[in-house]
Amino acid sequence: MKRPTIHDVAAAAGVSRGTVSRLLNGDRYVSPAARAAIERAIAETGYVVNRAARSLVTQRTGSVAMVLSEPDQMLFEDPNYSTLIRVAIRRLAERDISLVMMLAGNEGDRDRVIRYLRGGHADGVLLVTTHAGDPLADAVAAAAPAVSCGAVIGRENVIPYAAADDRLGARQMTEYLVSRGRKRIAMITGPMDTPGGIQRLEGFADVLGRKASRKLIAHGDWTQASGERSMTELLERAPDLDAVFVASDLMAAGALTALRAAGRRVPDDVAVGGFDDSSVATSTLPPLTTIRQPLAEMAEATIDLLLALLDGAEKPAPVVLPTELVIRESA
Amino acid sequence: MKRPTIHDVAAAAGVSRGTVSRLLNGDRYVSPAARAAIERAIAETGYVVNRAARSLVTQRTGSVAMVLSEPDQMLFEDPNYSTLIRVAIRRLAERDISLVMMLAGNEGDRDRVIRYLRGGHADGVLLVTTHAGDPLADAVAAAAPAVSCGAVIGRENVIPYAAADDRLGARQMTEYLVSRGRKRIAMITGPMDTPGGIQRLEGFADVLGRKASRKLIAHGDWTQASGERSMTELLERAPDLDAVFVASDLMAAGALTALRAAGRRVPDDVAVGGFDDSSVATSTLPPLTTIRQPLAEMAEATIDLLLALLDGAEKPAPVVLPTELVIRESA
DNA sequence: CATACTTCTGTGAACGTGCACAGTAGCGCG
DNA sequence: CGCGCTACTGTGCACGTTCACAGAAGTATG
Repeated sequence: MKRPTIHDVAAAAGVSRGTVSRLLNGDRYVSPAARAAIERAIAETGYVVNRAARSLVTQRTGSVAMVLSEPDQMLFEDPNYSTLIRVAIRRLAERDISLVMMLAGNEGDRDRVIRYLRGGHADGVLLVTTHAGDPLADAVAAAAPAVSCGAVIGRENVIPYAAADDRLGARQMTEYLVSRGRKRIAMITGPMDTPGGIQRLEGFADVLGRKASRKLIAHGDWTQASGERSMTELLERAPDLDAVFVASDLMAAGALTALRAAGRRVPDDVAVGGFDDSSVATSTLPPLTTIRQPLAEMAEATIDLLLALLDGAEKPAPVVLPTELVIRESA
Repeated sequence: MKRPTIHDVAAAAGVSRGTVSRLLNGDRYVSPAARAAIERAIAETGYVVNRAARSLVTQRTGSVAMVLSEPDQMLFEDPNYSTLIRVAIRRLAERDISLVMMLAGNEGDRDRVIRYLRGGHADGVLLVTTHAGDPLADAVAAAAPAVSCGAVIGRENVIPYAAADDRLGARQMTEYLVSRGRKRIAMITGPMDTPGGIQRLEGFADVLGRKASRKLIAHGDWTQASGERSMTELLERAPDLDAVFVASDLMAAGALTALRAAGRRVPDDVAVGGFDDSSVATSTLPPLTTIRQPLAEMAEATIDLLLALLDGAEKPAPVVLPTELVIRESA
């Protein structure tokens, strides 16, 4: 009933441990005869390598930690993360690397994560954080090879990342609104300590220049409620606005509610542009014209960076991927 | 630069490995003096136990695998899973157990998972599957202690689970619709090979009895599109229906679209009841009256079951938790 | 034929723990 | 004083693997 070891396989195949080990690790120098015998023995015994024993000698664990540094709540709601998790599991599994999940929402969690990494329990880290000045970033980067999906503000040169071109996306949407003849275009941004918050506003300003007055800009926090609140605020400040670019679909859904409450028709009176092309974009009324982020490609690119790092790459360059305008009915 | 070992700590504290090991594992019989010296030595050296070495001798890994057995796509969309993942990480971390994620969508993945478990690489399994007759269930249960969040159809006695009382929830909603004076109540179910598909229909039939005719029942697949399609179909079959109970909020959102297209007002002409109380429930127009599942409690209960199993419990009893009616505007 | 080189194989030593066991010191008790 | 008991400590071994090394067998080269 005991689990078979490499000894058992060696015995069954009539060779020594060393030879079996060489086959397992893809070394050259295993004769065809030995190879066949070992493979049969493995199949017969149902042998599976003991990773603990292997780790002990190789000093590698064959696992990567995904560190989620966010206030618990809003995490995961974002389809962004779902895609990343899925892609990460799949791609890493191909290399026989397992993904272990860690939360780093509070002080205690952070310590645990750092200890875990310092203890060498993971070969690399997939950092998921959006907030600027996250105290975790430096500690993590010091403890293990780390990458991030989305830039870590202020640590762009420390932690390689793959991200969507937020600024480009914001320009695409703003240009589209302008091209549809809108004259008074407002914006609801994300939190200004996140890349999406900062860069989407930059793109907006790129296009509108002087016309992007303070009066036409409100700041949300990615939640639907904040979108509604910000929209109401904007309508008070600038009742004559005829379009609004909202930095996320979820906030845009909130904005739609506020516009409806104010009796404005969308898109007739006010055109609404979202961002993300998340699932809410199709369930709002009217469906949102928005900016699609290449989530899957971003996730793939992030994993590529991580694998490169594990293979010994020094400083892989960040990857920035283009966004795409998706036209529906809200603008 | 080498990572400190238990030897280094022992040397620094002036005791032997054994004593340090005892302290680490919470054994009795460590003198206060030794305890203090060791704790200081650990802090000074920054020692972290080597889990690989520990695993090798204890035959335990200190990790649990979350096995996701679903066609990739729809997975994670469900906030259900988000909550489960979050709770699992947090609760397991308290016991210093790490969560490793595995996908088992296709044949190859399944094999990998089974091999992984057979190899003893995880102490337990958190199985996430909804489809009846999942070939994975038995293999997993045979390879490691396993629990499931939501019943595994046909394996209720093999794999302990925690779930919401779907049947109760369906009764609550149906009774509510009846109490509001609705006479011709239709239903859009989930796939009939999932617990939610089966039991929510049962609850519906519990209340309506004979009135739950085949003509008033359509089957969806949890997607928004299927909700829309099913609603259109029902309107053709029974144009006089005045209420519809939809087995998930997402499908209900689709149903709303179909009703709008058909010119029916909600809730005036047709009352709509959803299920899940997911995030879409508040972003539809009108917001959905729905059934809240106690997601967090379900997740907690699932982890409790798993921990009990890890502690040697034989056959913990399934846990079924009550649902709650949430009244908004659609009914 | 000696030598060098290539291909392949077996062996001992380490990796860092936990655990069983043996052993020590102190103390109360008859 | 001898004995047993409690509280504590140190030591050798095993866990299953990889890796460096030594060496064997076969083949080409001088």
